[in-house]
Amino acid sequence: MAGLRIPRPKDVREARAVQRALKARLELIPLQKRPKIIAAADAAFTEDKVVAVACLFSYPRLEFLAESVVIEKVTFPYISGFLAFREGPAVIKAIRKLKQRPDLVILDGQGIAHPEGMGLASQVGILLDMPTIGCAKSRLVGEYREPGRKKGSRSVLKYKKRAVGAALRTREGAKVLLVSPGHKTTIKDAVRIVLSCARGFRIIEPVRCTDRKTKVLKKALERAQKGK
DNA sequence: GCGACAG
DNA sequence: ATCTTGTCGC
Repeated sequence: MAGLRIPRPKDVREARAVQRALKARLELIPLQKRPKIIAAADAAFTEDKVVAVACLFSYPRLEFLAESVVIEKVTFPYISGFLAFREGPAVIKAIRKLKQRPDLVILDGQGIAHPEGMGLASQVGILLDMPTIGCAKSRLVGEYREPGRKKGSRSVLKYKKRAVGAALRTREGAKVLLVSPGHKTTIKDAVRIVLSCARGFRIIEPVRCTDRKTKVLKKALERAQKGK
């Protein structure tokens, strides 16, 4: 109940079949317990490798607690709608490697706001059987009306007449963030959690911190290979 | 055929 | 995501 095998489709056709099969396991239910420990996971890329980092934070204080790193060869190209097959594997391994299992994981990408309702956050959540939330910097699918300029303003993100997430202002005057439930969470959970993680920047603290680490490691890796 | 298109 | 210098605004 904490680990399905990581799918490794060889092409888009197989990947789409995986997305459709995983949909049967998707659960959009309210977060069961109030999170005490949350995690954020992200990845950076070099010519042929992916550097994934997962970080643990106390919640709601957001004190950094621990991190885990996974570096491996990339096995899938970036194709819009199939991001989970490019960075998902390494990100999942990094989360599994954490010394403690978080109550919730935030990912840099979409949850159900996806053509097949199976974005990065949803896929990672199902494969790990953990509550997840998608926190993307731009839209993949759906329509929304621009929210007010103030922090906390939001509007519903609709796709095919269905509410799949929200366009949320995490900083006054800044571009919105597109949040959507991944697995075992709801749109309300996603908005509440993401907004509570906003600390003066558009990108929420857990994701910002993890993204920085990912880039530092990537540069170190490139320097190491070059001087070799 | 044209435009859209997470990271 | 990655490449890549300076520059506009608070």
